[in-house]
Amino acid sequence: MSEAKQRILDTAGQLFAERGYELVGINELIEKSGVAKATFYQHFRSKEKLCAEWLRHAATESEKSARALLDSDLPATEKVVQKFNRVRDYLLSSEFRGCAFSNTATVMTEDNEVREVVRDYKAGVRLFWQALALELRRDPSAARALGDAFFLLFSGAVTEAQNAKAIWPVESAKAAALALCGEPSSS
Amino acid sequence: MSEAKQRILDTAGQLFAERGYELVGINELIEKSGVAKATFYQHFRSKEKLCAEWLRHAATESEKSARALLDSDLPATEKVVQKFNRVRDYLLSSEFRGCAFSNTATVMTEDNEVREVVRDYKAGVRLFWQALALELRRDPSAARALGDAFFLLFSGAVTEAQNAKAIWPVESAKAAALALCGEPSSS
Amino acid sequence: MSEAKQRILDTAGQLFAERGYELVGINELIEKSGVAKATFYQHFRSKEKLCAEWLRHAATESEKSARALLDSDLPATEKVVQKFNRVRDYLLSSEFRGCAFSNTATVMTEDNEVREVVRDYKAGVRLFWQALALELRRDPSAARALGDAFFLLFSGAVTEAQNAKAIWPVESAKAAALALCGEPSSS
Amino acid sequence: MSEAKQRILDTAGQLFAERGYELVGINELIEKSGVAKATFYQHFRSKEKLCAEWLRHAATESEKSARALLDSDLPATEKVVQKFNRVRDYLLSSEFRGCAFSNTATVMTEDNEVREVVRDYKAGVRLFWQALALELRRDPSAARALGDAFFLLFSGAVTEAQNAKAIWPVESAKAAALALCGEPSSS
DNA sequence: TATGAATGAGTGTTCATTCAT
DNA sequence: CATGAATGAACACTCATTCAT
Repeated sequence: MSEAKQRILDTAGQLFAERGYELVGINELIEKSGVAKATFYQHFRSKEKLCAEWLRHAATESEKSARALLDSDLPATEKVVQKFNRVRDYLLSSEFRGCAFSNTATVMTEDNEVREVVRDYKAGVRLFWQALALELRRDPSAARALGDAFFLLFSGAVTEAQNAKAIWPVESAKAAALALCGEPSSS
Repeated sequence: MSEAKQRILDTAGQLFAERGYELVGINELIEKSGVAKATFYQHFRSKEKLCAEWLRHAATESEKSARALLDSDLPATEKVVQKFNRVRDYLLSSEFRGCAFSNTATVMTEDNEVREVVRDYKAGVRLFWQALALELRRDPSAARALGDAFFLLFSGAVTEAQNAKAIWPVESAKAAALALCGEPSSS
Repeated sequence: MSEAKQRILDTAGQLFAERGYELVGINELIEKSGVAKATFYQHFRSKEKLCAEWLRHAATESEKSARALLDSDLPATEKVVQKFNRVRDYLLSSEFRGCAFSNTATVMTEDNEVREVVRDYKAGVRLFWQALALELRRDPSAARALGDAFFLLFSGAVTEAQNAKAIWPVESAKAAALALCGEPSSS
Repeated sequence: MSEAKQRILDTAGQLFAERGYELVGINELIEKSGVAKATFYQHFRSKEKLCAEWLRHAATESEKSARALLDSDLPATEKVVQKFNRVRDYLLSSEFRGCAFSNTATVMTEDNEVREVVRDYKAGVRLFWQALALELRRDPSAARALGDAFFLLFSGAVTEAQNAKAIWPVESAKAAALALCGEPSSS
């Protein structure tokens, strides 16, 4: 990868994450990257393709981190706690920008490459939570249900922390998730 | 309210809901409303103000509906079910467009009027769920926790239904919420 | 028609005629017209539509002039002479820019509005020559053939005067056309 | 000539003929030729030079074919017929793309190399028709006039077939040319 | 109250060409 | 002889907003 392309990707990652796909123009992007417009288009066929590439990279990083957490020998409930703590730290350090994947998908018309990336990423996150739930429930069906509850609490926490510009949704979701952990036979 | 202004608000509501704030231009808006450009700006000082007014109106409607559900004499768990069923029907009939409030806030820069409207709306929704939870838990603290769990499951369900273009998140969230209903003494 | 629109049309007519559709950009057009870019697009939905409008106007003018010549009480051969003389004068005064209709159609991809305008215009010119030929031949079939010969000599003259940047093709075509006039019974 | 250069010339010939000089970009050209951009500019100093070279080659080929027809021992009128039939076949098989030389000259600014090539080519075509006319007229002056009539009918036929996307202009021109063949004493 | 005309600043994208290797 | 990376200038077009009437 050429140095210019890397610079573009880095700048795009930062700007898209900060302000969202629509509010970042190509002009600002190339200026902050220090490249000419034509150079940009040599490396990315369109703004949308750049966005897809950025999200694919972010998804890969996120999945690596999730896998590492899953593979660690912490107790399952501790893994739950850590996952929520991580997103709490991210939100606090990013001014509650929310989920880059959901935010980006929202402004995409129709089914395009970006939406596909987002769908795949979200499917991966769901699988993470279900795998984690399997450490807490013997019954596969119960595990799936618990995993989805984790997943949706987590997603809701990020969305509402973004809306409220406050961290309480993450703490509430964590508490709810932990409450669910300890009740294997109640349903 | 003048007839023209009402027509603009109606059109805006429909278009914003369908495609999002950013993807709807003033030109299309006034053309579909059948008013002149200057007429539009006589009634709304900016596109953003129009958007805020639209969301304020939608929030009022939504709160009325929520209050009616709350005031009904259905059992609390049935109210939970109905709330989820309603959002399911909405998502199915809107091609999973998601939450208009969250979606709109996402594309707004900094703290502006629209974000404020969204925050207020979301605070109202949170209160709805907490009021509902109070019907299920004596302890105010437990009720708050349960209400937040409902709220975040609900929010996550809408977000992920939008991302997945599928209804399963709503059904999973409903199931999780119902499971939480029946465990008053577990925490 | 607003003054700005008229100015745009005038400028476009001049520039398109001088250098051709492709070699005239919107930026130059609006600058020379003294209007803002958005003003241009308020009046014309696209560069192509502007071009079509220009050609439609030019076609109307041309047809008026042709009809006047046809309706005059000159002898038919004199009408032929005049038609060729007119195009000679046009070519001499326009640096042999050639036929605006043919030139424009050449750079249009696919079937679009402009091509349609050109086709209609050319059909009108053909009809002019056939009507003129009817004054020289009793037999309708012979008149049609003679009219087409006039039409094609005329078209070829304009094309090759443009290529050669010289007037001889018009004179040669005129001579050939006149030769054809005087031989009603030879075929 | 290097293999790369030949490939570029071949591709350019095809693309320029199909869509015209302006609508073919260097990027597409080098991609379809399978060469790098810099390689292209090693062989051709500019897009315009490439175009000139292409047309020079095409002119040579065309002149060879014309000479062969002229040198054949067919009767002169038959040569006329064949020339028109050939252009008819070309137009039918090329979707009435018209005369590559005229078309290209039209989109060239000022007097440049390409226009010169086109002028030379057209002069050659004129000479062909005049040579052919000499087989039909003893008087050199009458032969020149007849040759020009052929030339202009031919040119007009190609232009108007392109405009009309129909073959009738060629057939009409052929008929007119044949009519002229048989009238040696009329002028 | 209502309007049609006009605007400056911006959008994303493509052009033919050059340079360092 | 060949290349991938880089470029400045231009492309057609759209944005939300304002003004004179």
